[in-house]
Amino acid sequence: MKADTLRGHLDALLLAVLDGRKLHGYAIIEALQLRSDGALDLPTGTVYPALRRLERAGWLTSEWDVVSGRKRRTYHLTRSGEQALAAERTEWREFTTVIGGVLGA
Amino acid sequence: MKADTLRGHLDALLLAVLDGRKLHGYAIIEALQLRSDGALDLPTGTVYPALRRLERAGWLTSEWDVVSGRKRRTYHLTRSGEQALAAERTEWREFTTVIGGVLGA
DNA sequence: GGCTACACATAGCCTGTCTACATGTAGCCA
DNA sequence: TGGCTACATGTAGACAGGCTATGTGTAGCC
Repeated sequence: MKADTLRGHLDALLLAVLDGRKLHGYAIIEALQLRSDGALDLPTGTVYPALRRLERAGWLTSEWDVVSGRKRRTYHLTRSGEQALAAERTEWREFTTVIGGVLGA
Repeated sequence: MKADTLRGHLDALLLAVLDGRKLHGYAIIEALQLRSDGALDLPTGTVYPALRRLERAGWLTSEWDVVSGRKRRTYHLTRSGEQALAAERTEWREFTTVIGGVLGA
């Protein structure tokens, strides 16, 4: 998959993977790999800054915890993050309809 | 639709709209509007440079013609452009499967 | 003479993803 | 003990490609 195609959809992916559960950054990357059958292998330099951005936007909150001596920052959706996720899903449907419609049969 | 979502898919759109017919730049913009029910209103500053890029890549060729006093550069797909279009369509299907799969139900 | 539609084109900005690098712990194994 | 791998977070800077703004010019209508 070309690198740039992801653009504008990363936020949706991150919100979706956090829907209904808390995960820390590293686990988010693994969850995305799993859910996509290995197609999505996002570099940490993509994910960590994006999580910070989403937190600044108020869609995520995080707290530090320590598991077997290692520090983790665990993220979960805020109320407005859930709303943002719903909006992203709607946008995704519109987007695929429009582009798919043009690419056509 | 957010601006950035188009990224990485513009080439596919342009190739698709030229599939089986010749069009000049302005008509390409109109055709995309039409096929997308108005959702895609691409600025000329997006389309013209992209067409040049695709031509440099060997996927399009163009010739000038004059219609009622106005000059037009008319584009059509090359053989390798048709192959590129097929590849783009495959990639689109993979892309939507992956992202849609993660965004889930 | 001024307006709108048609038609092409470029310079420079913007922004989000990627590459590369930096830092540190835990646990295994030889 | 030293080296390796997996785990875990983070930043700086490069890069690309779509967008904004701007410029040029014709045709046709009123």
